[in-house]
Amino acid sequence: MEQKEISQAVIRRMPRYYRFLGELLDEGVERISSNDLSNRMQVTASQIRQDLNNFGGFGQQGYGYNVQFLYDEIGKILGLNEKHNIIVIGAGNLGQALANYVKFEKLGFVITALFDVNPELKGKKIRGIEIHMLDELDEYCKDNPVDIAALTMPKAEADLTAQRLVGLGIKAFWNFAHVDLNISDQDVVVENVHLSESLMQLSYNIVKNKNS
Amino acid sequence: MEQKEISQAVIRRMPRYYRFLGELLDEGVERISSNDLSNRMQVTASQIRQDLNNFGGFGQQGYGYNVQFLYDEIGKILGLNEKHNIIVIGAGNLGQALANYVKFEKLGFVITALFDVNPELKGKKIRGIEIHMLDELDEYCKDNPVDIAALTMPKAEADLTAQRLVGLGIKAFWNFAHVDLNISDQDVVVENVHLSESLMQLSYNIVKNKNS
DNA sequence: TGCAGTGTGTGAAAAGTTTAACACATTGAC
DNA sequence: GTCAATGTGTTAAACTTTTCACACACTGCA
Repeated sequence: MEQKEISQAVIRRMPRYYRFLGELLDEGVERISSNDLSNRMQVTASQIRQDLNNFGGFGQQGYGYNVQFLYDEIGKILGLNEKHNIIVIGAGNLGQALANYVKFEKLGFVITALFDVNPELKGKKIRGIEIHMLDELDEYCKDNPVDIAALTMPKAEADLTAQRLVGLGIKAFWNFAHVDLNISDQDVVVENVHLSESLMQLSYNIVKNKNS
Repeated sequence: MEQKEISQAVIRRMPRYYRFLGELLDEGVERISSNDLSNRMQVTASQIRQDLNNFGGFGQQGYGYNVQFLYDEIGKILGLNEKHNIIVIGAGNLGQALANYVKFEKLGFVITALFDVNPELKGKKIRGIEIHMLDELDEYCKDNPVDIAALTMPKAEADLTAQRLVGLGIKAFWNFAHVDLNISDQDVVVENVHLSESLMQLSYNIVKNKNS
């Protein structure tokens, strides 16, 4: 089914193209050349053309790229034409913050339920999204479609819970816990958001910046 | 002052080494070879040795690496031997979630204040950390040391506020707003955490995984 | 319709990153 | 003290990613 493997380096840049094209649309810009876009985005025009060509020729010589068309195509590439149901495991501050973030819905990501072990949270609702107890997880997953599990619980439980979710048929994980999930051998995709690691990187660059 | 530029690819991996070495310490392991570590971390032993050698020879032939020593050295490299004061601009869900996250303090990152424009939040405290009004920002920065500003406000205001913070002498930004900050020309470091882009990457990999 | 100008797609060069290979310093068993 | 085993630091090769350069398709004005 797959043509040729596209590197994650390219994929990491696609959402940014999507964002800039969205802004261009808002500004009413109808067409743009790789060169003009490269000035806005502070990357080389060459890279833009090379990246886009991984997916096919979206532009036209002598014209450039049609903003709306390219925006839609990148949306499709990123799977934003489909709705994704997300459940959040761990209804602490971060979990609730994710549930409150309306922006995700515009991209097709809908948070449908939160889960926690804390009985005080039982039945509470965040922006209309109910917090369930963790022991209701199996039943919920059988009765409702779930595309992504966001893991915002303490790291001690993250790995075991992920195993359990794999057993329930969930194939995509958005992992905020500060551990590596040992499920990569399975037919599963994982995207890590490690905030402490991000902070440490910043910290390194602060020290470097000072000494240079 | 600087010896030779170390690539960000290497820096991105250092926090992960730090995490695994911390776990080894907890387990009471005193020494480890690049080979054993590579098995744990699922990277090549060669990469580990190459990465560490960017900063000097921390190991010993025939012995391996002393876990405590290496842990401390990487900590220093990442600047974790110094305390970093963080202010959070935007006391919404995400800002409050950051303020509640105790783990950062163990790494030397201390959130000292939150700022918002919403008058209802004025004077409220999160885990003892006060929420100030945004117009008190200038005064606060003059009276208190601030190393890092975390931007968790809506993207419309993020760029202007960042400019303002640069004017107040802040040189490091942890940016959660979904925009590029136009301050990179200045003597400033920025670390972006773009949650929607992370989700889109996951979404791409979901679609790819399905079709393969 | 013709023709200068624009700007993509692409093949090849340059730069950067990862993996392999190995000389030899150090360990630890006898 | 000797010597096989271990395992780093390092040089070189393989691979990946980015940038360059340009043929030529298409635009749009005259």
